[in-house]
Amino acid sequence: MEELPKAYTPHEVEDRLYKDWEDKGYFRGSPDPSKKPYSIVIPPPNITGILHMGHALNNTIQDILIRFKRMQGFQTEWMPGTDHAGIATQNVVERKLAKDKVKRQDLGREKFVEEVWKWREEYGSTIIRQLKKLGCSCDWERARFTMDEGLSEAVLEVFTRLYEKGLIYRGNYIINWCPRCQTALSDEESEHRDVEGMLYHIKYPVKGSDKDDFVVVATTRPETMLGDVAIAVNPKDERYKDLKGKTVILPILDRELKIIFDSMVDLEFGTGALKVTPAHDPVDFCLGQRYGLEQINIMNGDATINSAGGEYEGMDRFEAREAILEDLKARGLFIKSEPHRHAVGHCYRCHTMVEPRLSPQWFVKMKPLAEPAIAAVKSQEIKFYPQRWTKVYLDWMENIRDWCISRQIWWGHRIPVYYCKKCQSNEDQKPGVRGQGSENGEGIIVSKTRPEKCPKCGGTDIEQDPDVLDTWFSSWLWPFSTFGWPKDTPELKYFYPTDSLVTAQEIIFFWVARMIMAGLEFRKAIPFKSVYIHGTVRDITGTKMSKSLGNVIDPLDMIEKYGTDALRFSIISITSQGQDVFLAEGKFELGRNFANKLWNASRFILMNMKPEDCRGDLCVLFKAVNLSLPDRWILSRFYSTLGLVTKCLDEFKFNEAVNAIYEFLWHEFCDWYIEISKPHLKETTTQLILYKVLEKSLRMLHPVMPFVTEEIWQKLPRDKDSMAGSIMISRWPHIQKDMISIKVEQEMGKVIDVITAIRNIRSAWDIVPGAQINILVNTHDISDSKLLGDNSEMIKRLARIADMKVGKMSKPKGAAASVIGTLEVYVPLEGLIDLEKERLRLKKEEDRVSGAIKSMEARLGDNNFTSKAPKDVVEKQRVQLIELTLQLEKLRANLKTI
RNA sequence: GGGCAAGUAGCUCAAUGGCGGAGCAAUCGGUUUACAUCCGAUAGGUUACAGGUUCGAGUCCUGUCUUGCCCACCA
Repeated sequence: MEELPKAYTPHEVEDRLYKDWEDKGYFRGSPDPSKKPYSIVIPPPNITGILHMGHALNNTIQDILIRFKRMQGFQTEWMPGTDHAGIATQNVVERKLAKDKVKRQDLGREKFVEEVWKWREEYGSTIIRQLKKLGCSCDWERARFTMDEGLSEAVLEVFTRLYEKGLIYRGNYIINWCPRCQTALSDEESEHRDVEGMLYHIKYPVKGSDKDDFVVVATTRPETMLGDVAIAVNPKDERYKDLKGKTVILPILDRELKIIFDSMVDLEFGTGALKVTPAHDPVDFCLGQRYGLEQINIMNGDATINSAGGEYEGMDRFEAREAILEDLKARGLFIKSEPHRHAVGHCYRCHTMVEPRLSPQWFVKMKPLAEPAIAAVKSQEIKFYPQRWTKVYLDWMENIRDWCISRQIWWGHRIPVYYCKKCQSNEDQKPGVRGQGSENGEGIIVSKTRPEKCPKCGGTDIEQDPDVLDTWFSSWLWPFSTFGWPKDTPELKYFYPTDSLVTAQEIIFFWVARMIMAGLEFRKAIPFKSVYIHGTVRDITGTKMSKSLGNVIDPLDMIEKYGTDALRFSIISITSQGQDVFLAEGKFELGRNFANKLWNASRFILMNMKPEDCRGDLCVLFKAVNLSLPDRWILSRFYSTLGLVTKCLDEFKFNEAVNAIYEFLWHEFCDWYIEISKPHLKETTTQLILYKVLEKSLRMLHPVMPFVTEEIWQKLPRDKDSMAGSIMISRWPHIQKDMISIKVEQEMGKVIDVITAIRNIRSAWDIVPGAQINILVNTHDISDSKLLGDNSEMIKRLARIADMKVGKMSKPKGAAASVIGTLEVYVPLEGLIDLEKERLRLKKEEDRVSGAIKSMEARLGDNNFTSKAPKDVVEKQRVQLIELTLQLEKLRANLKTI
């Protein structure tokens, strides 16, 4: 047989095998009515993305599922693609232009968008190449991009349908505004972070009273007082009873402010008096609506003060805050400031503090969409794994708020809304700028294509809304838009609904929830059946990995250093279901060592086999030949493991699956079976079993470690024509239940215990592993005699035995002893052992056993236990007690004869 | 303020309510027919704390403490 190199070298094989798989079209999924479909859509990475550990974990899991299902005979489709990532990408390109001192405004919209496309051509597929390095078996020929033609068509279709249904509206509300990106954000895009702020107490003089009569308001954002139109107090508040019918004077601007009495005001907080700024705070906005107050917007898009701010015009919001505080102090209207910790929204893209700001935007009415999406999860039509995310999802869905979908940037799907200027002539209109239009749809034309003229007045002075849609407005359609919707394609029919969605908790609201709503609204069917939420990858101290903290472990570095399979194996192995992953570089050694172990075991088997030895049939062999205990044992262990692994993969318990394979291959197959087989290597039976178990194990491991398994598998002698051209399209091994035997596993367990006991004695008495010793085994029943007699050869080998006697016998003088259940192992070592030490060794064991007996006797003596515990538990205890008592007797006898 | 998760060996994590295990690190000993990316052995524990349920609790319940995360209009 061909000899393998001494160590597995991933780099030589990975790119070669990947290219081969791709060239042969193994990743391709096409509708095939003769097979059941299994599909996954990738969470599309941003085109600005570079592969990080989160991606590595996320995509490894998906690849495991897809490869597993492909081998199980499903027609699989893993739909890949990328997201245009509106704000993120625009920021990247703007930063690039800034290096040449160019602003996007200098280029103009059209040129700038061209620049972004160019950038995308050049860098947008970096992450795709990296996913290939990770071994992902995506159907790359179908790869989609959220801005490509088909998906853009889907966006237009959805926008117009929702508008016609009355679920999209334009409105002037308080939204989260990022002054750096200069765009509106959705509530989800504004991340709350605790900030050490200040609460400032400011006097607002009461009109017409003497100087000492004033109301003290408390605020964290004093600069917004420029937009104050009222102050509000709770009607129950005794402190402010006298204010009825009065007004106060806004300091500095000297505007007269109403006093509102509303129960919305918290008596406990601050001074109990609230300044009302309807254009810059959601609560104030609400009050403003309720009492018909004026809305004064005091800021420009970049958070500088506008003309409404009088002398502060042009100052940045924080500059203005300081200036206003100074002026208040000068006028004696400032009382105090106190530290105040509170949560403040930050832009999820650039982390700038968000400014709540009144602004006309487009919204999606979410309640009607949420209802069926809630029902689908409540009815378990869609299941979350781990289950606890169900509650998180439902809580959010049941309190859902309307979705602000317009963004004041250039990169994205332009909103398919046109304004007829003539129809809008009565409105506040500034061409091309926010502010025109109205909620009742006056002058608004929603159309997939640019209308020639206004359908209402025939006017041709028509302008498209300058805004683009939120990035997630295209990604929420991903599970069906990628398959060709709105066209009714065969792929859509066959692969939709998809099966599993694998993602991180961060995007449950952004993406998962919205996909469910979109799927039900536009396809009248759920987008996927299972949602598997995996943990976040953190560093070893538990902090989230991020570039700015410098604690990232780059998956590509790890691939370079340890190999792709090692990366995949290790990260899966240490990720228990849905829990966060704590990563340190050393963890990848686990996978690398395992790949190497497998490689060497294969190398050993191939070195020792003849090609014709692989031709037999395992089932025939199993029935026809009286196999030895280790043979029957390894087959039983293999099929038990296969059963467990299959079950775990179906239940998204990836680490359990992976650890079961590891345990089996390394500690059972290599450490015991191969070692035991070494004297029998020339025998056909042994060779066939070694070969078959290896070959099937490779298939069982392939979804997790695709490269090393393929590389070895390719080097195996072909046993039948049925062995496909690649392990990745071979069949998942069939579970032979009749080969699983608990009795066999127990018997072998006893043999292993005997060998371990002998090793233990050798180690305790410093007998060098090479030196051979004599062993006497005192057995009391025939089955034990048979068990050890038949297999003495393997014990001989593994325990370095010169001579072994089994039967009824007594202990020779000066022997070390060990008691395993009912049998005793003696190692005659007269003169070599320290008798006092041996006594201590046995005494320790005696203490352990007698302790166990005591507690067991106590339990069995307790009427409560024997009457209330299940019968089988009690019976088990009784049997154990008898065994332990026998063992104790023997231990004591041995102690006496030292 | 509400919710979720976690707290077990030095570290990272396992353990259908039935004698608390593994990997790494440590200690000792090896190189046998693949593998030093190896093999064998050893040691290491008041399961965060306090109660409760139960014949029996790391596991279930209540409370406390610590940590992490998510959500939230106390300005």
